[in-house]
Amino acid sequence: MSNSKPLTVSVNPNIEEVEKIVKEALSQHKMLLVVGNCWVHYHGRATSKLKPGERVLIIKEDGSLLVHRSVGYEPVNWQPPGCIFHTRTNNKVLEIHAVRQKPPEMVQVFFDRVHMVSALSLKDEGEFALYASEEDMQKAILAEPSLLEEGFKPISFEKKVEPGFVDVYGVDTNGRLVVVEIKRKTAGKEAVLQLAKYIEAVKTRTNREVRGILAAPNIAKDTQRLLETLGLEFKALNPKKCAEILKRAEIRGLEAYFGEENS
Amino acid sequence: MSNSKPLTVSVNPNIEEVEKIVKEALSQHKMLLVVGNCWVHYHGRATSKLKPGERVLIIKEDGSLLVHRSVGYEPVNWQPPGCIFHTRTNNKVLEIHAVRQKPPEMVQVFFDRVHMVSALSLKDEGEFALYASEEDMQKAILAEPSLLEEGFKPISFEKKVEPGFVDVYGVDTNGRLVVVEIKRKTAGKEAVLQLAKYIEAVKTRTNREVRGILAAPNIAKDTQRLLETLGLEFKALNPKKCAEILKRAEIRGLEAYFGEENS
DNA sequence: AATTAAATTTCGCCT
DNA sequence: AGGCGAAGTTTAATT
Repeated sequence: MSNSKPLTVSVNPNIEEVEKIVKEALSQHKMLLVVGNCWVHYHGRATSKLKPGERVLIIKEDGSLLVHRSVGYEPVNWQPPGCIFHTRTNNKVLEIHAVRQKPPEMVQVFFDRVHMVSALSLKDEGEFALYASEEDMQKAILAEPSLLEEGFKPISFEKKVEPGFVDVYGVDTNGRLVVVEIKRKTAGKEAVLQLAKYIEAVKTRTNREVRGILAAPNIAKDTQRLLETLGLEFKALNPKKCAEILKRAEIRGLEAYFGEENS
Repeated sequence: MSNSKPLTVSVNPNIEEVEKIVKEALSQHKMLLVVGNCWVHYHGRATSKLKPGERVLIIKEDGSLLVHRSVGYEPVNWQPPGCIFHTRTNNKVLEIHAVRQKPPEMVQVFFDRVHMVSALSLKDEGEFALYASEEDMQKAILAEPSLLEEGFKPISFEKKVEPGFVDVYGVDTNGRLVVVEIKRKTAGKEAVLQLAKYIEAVKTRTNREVRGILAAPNIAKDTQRLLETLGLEFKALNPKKCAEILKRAEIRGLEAYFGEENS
């Protein structure tokens, strides 16, 4: 469905106009910005009162609410996603109530003067990637194999093995084959099973002993058990450290060996 | 100091216009709202990339920066207060760089389309108070009597005494009767006089020595003198700490003792 | 300035 | 759904 205008703005509206825009935005789950003079009450896990002043109110499509002052990283008052909203005008004061069930808590915002109100339909499918990507972690190991373990020598990466591609493939200090599976986040059992699958494939293919190492920032407790049961190993690999290594490596001209990076 | 317009708004501005407004707002340390299509890079304690999409950028007077998506309590990218900003337009793309020194980190926001930009001068002196209610403070003392003093044993609360109700009533480590008056905010002389009134009532009723303790976050200087003159005592009691105590106590099932019926 | 502890923490993942 | 641990945590208090 095609959204209407991506943005409506009203400057110095009267309270009735604000109420209309707010109600419409909430009913359509649009994002909402309100700038004006307000006071705020909160009751729930704690209790707070914020006396009148000019702030920015943000209500998001997922039912979260933020009241931001002119300073500070954190909102002075807020409500996490999943709120139910009620609005009404009482004695020329616009009240916006945001109620959450679990835990039971409520934020009440009162506006007696609004400088600007805006309803937004933001199109945002852009991916957010934190730290280094999995690809970057792979590159980091190739650039600095000791990240995995002392004496490790990578042979290839993204090597095709029957069911798919092995992240990194190499030999350890004793000459044994090593298959490495990399995860950017906490490794779950699917990562372990994937690694085991590759191990089996390489074993049957080479008829040699093969070590399997799961490299990730951390691993779940029960996943750890599964890993040990299958005779595999875990190596903690900090994506942040990988990013640093990679940056240094790039400076030293690693690009010449492993190709360009898109920007 | 310039107390110019509290708010300037431009809808669907071209990039040059945005750059002008942004630069002026930053130089005057005004708050800034930018709604538009952007992508974001972060380098510092970690590294991140946010691919293009429509978001809300907020830059505050203290040099903090927030990039908010249409969902989620937390900003997808941010920079804490104290940043230094640089802006420029490059190939029809507006770049806003926010740099912090300790720790060294940088956020780069790139806009290729802006729906709305607004510079704000928010007047906000309103006090923010986070606290427990007087009733909660009372419950906290009952749950954790050592909050008042070591060895204190509460006997009852909201006990009816001639002129009204005593907040908390108990005995100290020496077996002396103690009457407690609780105030949520700075105690004034009316609190002291109220306490003295109850003390007299209990004294005449029991014909015993009675201590009076005024529990509040703090007490005014001259009220302190009055208190001492009347032979009463003051105990600093932080409402926030009470709220914490109470929350822990509730978790441990205190409600079974004090929640429904009196004991 | 550095360290510690709290937060209406939020958020994600696992049981 | 509840519990545990991490976070680019931030923020306030303390040494």
